[in-house]
Amino acid sequence: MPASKRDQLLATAERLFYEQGFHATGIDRIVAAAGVVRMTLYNHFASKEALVAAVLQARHARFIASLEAATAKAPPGHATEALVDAHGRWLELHSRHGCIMAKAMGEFAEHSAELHALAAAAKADLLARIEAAVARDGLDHEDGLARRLFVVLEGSNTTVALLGPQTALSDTRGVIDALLAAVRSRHP
Amino acid sequence: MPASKRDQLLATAERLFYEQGFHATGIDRIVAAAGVVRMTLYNHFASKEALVAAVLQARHARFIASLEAATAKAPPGHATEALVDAHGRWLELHSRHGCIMAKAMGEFAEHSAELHALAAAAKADLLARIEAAVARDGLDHEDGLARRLFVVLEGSNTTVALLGPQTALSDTRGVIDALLAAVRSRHP
DNA sequence: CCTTATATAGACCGTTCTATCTAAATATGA
DNA sequence: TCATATTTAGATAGAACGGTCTATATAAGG
Repeated sequence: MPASKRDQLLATAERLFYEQGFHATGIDRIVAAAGVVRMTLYNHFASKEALVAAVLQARHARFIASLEAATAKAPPGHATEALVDAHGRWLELHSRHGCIMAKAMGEFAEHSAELHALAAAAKADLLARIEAAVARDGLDHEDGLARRLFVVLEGSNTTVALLGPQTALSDTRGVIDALLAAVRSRHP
Repeated sequence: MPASKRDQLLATAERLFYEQGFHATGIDRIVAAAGVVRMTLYNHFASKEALVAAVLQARHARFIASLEAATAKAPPGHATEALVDAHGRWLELHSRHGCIMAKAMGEFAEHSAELHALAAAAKADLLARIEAAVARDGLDHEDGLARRLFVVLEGSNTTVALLGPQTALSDTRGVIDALLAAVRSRHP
């Protein structure tokens, strides 16, 4: 079956928002690219802001699902590495031009408290997943390790857009390895 | 002497662009906030795009100057650490809501090749300064160290906006220390 | 003093923006 | 078949957008 108009709109809006920015992408361009008329959009979403919120939520749900799938099947003691690898794969496949949540925070910080909070919550959720993986691996004796991993993954995200996935992910892996090696040498 | 109208415009535009985003900040709001009339802006800048370019260049020049000042007076072998510290001070003082260059890349990627290139060049310049500091400290035998430091500083930038400067800079320092310690243990 | 540059005030242009409305067409399902 | 949603087409609203124009005023420097 063909995708519903609503799904077409979500997918098209996500692509345009991500590539062109939120404020720079008008309703008319979205509906035209989705092959739909403007009233169809307003039939499914109350406003542009509601559409942005739906786009961010859908994308975050997919992102988290791909992380969870990877850590769930990781061998004991390797959840953290599995999460880092899954994060890298996501960047390579779906986030080669920077993080859509970071973009949303930048554009809506003083413009929509709801959207800014939504994007910030997505980032907080990622940090929570890192903390869970670290705890699963029994590494949570190391205070702040999850936050340090978070800093690196955030840097990885923006660096992919600058140096390409090959270089960025390899460098990211180098930093992560140094972090984990330091922890393991302190708690052998 | 009071700041020139041009400088008022640059400072006001930088603040508004940084806080509200580029596309979301209109010419009228800039001139109103700067206490100036619209034609004064167009007398000094050919277009909004030219104004954005001038803002980015001026900000980058200030950023680089503060890094250079710190590394120049660093004791031998400590240029890298001095650069990292100076970077952290910049974030704390002037970049608490994310990186303006990252925002510009996100908003202009498919909208202005010139502005996108300008912001990307600023990022490349930062990487070059890191490479220079690493070389000055005689650490450039470690392949990719500068790029790894770059990844961490990029992550630091976005994390400051999420967790606050105190936590973010402390975590950043933790990652940097692990990286440098690993290098020094391999080349004592 | 007089010239030249800079700034002001404000009208104006065409375009785009988000959002709403109505009326006709098209599916969908009972 | 008939009733109910959904989608389409297109007009319309009011505001904001970037940018230009003219005419007036205000400094600053020779």
